[in-house]
Amino acid sequence: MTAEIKAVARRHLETDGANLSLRAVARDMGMVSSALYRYFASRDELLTALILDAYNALADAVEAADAAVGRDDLRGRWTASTRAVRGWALANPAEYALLYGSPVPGYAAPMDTAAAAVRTAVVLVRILADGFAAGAFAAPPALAPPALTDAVRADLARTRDAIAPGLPEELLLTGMAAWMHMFGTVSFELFGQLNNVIDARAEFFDLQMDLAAEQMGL
Amino acid sequence: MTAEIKAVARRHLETDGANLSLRAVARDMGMVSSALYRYFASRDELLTALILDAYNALADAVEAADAAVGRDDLRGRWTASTRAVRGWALANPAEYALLYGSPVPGYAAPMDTAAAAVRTAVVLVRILADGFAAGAFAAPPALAPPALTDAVRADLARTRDAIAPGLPEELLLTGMAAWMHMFGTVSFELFGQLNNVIDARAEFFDLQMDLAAEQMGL
DNA sequence: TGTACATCAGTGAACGCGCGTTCACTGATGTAC
DNA sequence: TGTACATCAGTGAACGCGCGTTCACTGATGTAC
Repeated sequence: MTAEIKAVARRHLETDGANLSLRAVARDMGMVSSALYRYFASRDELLTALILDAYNALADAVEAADAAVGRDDLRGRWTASTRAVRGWALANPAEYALLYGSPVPGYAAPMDTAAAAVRTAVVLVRILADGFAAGAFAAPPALAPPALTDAVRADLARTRDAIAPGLPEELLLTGMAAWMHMFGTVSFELFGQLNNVIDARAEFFDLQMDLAAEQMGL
Repeated sequence: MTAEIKAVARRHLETDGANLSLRAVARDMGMVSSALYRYFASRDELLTALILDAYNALADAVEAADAAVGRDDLRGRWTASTRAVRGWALANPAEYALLYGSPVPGYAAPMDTAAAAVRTAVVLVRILADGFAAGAFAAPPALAPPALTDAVRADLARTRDAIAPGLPEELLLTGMAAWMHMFGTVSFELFGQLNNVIDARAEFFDLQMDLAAEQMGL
């Protein structure tokens, strides 16, 4: 039942964006709006559930794409993972916007979404960690990473210790560069910044992700 | 008068995001809501004016930052320009979200915003073009750019011919990589993706932009 | 200098619609004896 | 097997609020003669 409500709500996200209306959802289900309160305590709680589901759906897609490639093929894993992110985003633009677009006014994301959000990032970090463990980065990377400041090093070390013990901070910095480059590219495409600029979207994305991979030394 | 309305509307954007309310704006101005129709034909028209202003304000900031650096100091110009983007975005988060965040549901951006949007991009392209004209990229760039497909090359050529005749498509591709890397980084910071991950935001941003500059060969 | 008129910024009421949330309730289903 | 009761999904009305837009209007200001 709650699953059906969420499914209908997801459809509404497509057209209404984050101004999701409980009454509209209830109407679509042939119910009276107050009936939804048996399943969700408030509109915000429904939104939170949708966000959590979306993070997990994205992570599922990315993990599956990564798992389908041989462990040693680091570049292949990166390509497959990033394509999975873009593919999921194109298939679920409203949910993508909910996760990576403008914050919803008046809505404060609860802490539990962070855990789901990190799953996707872990896929990339694991690629880097696997490569590092196998000595793939023994040769100096294509780009000399800039000198880290203490504060940034501390930030990165905190993340590193949580999800990829042993990984050098420099590698994490370039990993985040690739990461934000990717989300920047997907957001540009979805949010209309490539309109009238780039038409060959899929090929363009792949080229951008090749550049990102080079930069990481994958 | 329209300037005052827009100023009040901008304040409302901060709290309401894109669900800007004409009535609320009128209330804040001590007017009745219908009075606004003397100045704007509709809510959408007001939104469009705000978006146009925002694109131009951002472009003003970035152009000024770029102009304050010696023409030959390509890296310095890039650093200054990107810092200007981040600075403006932090100072005007709601307007930034309007431009580079999720599309406003039910609102279709008219064509005239594109011209204002391109001004900021031109600053970067000009840096690349100046460097290219001065032979700064005579040496092979740090990264070998991936082989372009015909479709992407055509897309890039179209843009190149419009704003930077003579620039090789490969350079434009890496330029766009840096561009999207930058907006990805700013959006991550503003939209909450760096919360509990990176605290040293300014330093982190500079490091990311250094990486982006390396990748372009600046 | 004084009157007649036009302009136009802003008013106030109304239309028709939306929303989230609460609350007492109906009525079917399942459980216990 | 049959009755009494509890559970609980869903109802319907209401509260109090919001919104964009239209329209006939008031009343001050400026202009022309």
